Amino acid sequence: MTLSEENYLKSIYHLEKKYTRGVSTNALAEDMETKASSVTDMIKKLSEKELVNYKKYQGVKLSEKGNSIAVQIIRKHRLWEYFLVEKLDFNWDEVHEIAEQLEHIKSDELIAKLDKFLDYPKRDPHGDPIPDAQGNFANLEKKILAEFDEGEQGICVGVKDSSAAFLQYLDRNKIKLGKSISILEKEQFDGSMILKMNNKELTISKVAANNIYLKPIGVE
Amino acid sequence: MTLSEENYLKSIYHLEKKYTRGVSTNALAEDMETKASSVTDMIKKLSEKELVNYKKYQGVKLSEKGNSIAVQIIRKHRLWEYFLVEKLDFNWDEVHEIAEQLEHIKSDELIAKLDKFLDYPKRDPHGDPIPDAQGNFANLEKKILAEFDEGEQGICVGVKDSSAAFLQYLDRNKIKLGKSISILEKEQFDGSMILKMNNKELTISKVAANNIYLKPIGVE
DNA sequence: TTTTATTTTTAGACAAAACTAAAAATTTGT
DNA sequence: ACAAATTTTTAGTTTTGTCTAAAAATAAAA
Repeated sequence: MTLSEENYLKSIYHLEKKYTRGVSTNALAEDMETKASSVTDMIKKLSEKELVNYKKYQGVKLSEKGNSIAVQIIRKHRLWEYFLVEKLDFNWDEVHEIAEQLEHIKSDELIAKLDKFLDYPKRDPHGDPIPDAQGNFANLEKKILAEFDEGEQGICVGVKDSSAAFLQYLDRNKIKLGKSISILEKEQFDGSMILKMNNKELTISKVAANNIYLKPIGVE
Repeated sequence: MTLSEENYLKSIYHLEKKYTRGVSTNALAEDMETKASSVTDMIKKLSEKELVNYKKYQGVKLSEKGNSIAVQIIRKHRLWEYFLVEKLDFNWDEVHEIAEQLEHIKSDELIAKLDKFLDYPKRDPHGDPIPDAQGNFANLEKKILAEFDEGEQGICVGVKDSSAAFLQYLDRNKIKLGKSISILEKEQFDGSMILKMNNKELTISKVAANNIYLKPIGVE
């Protein structure tokens, strides 16, 4: 597995969620920031290795084998992200680039021990699930804050928008992973919400509420 | 800096300690497990980038710039080794290969935060000094256990031989980094030593004593 | 000091992964 | 259905880091 092959598998994995059918050469080229012709070349290579199923002009799909490799790379990526945020004190939006590098380190033992050290986390800092060593995702319920009703409660498990601007907004309002939040009021007019967190009241806009994930309390 | 360039710089750095003069093409080829002709090619490239000083048939030396890059790679390598042993619970002899990969991760912020997380360690698990962010090595005294005299004391800071066999020997005898050891007796006949560690007595052979580093107590 | 042996460098090729330009297949619009 | 537009593939280069084989320089030996 070269670095480039791994990145293609990962990209195909993510694009498959979006496009249902086979992933098109162009979509892949855009995601990989490369040219369609380069994609065709690589797809042929992956196809020979039986990591993807490919017929000319029909797009690609991951094979069983390709899928499980992709999942393992995602596992590594998300474990490292968790490490960077929880142990090294990075902010949520600073970790992606570094995790893109760390995910390619080759050592099963390393990942097993890292997982243990982190106490087997189930979600990364953005709220996405971390597959286990066998590639199984825990089925983790999570809902956009804006979809909660008055009186409900949840724990902050991630964000949708991970731009620096949004992150800074969260920091200013002391919204962090793991924080327990209850919905006091929902304003019909503009969709803004009054929350209770740390025993204080806090008002947030609908735009913000649409970018925060909570895990409904009592679940998991 | 490509991965390959970084590895060459590191190799040159280490070989310079051994050979005083410029590092020969063949020595480098052997260390890098490649052919002399490949080495010549790479040396030219590094020379154009002014990372090494090179004259045909005269071997190479690191330039100022090349040296400081090499030192930073070594810093990363040793910090990661420390992390693997101290936090992830790897054994001393299992970490080198993984650290060889991790040392190439590119992010100054990452290394700064890792250093802080580890509480600014001064030595890696083999007792080698970890340069600081400016590339300075603390001057750390360390002596081979076999050279200590009766009545002296020290703290275990590393090993010379890091083979699995030796490591297992150390484990069986509960000799670990950071352990305080006093020399009770030195046998003239065969150089074996009777030590006190954890309030227990322990006899070790000269061969073993020649492969353990202690920091004399009261220093640093 | 020549000859021999060793080391180092050049020259020419190759594989991986990318690119450009152009051809082929597919899809869309009328 | 057929021409136009788009997507995908092919063909031919390029770059990086390696290789082999052979030439050139240096070092060692007789």
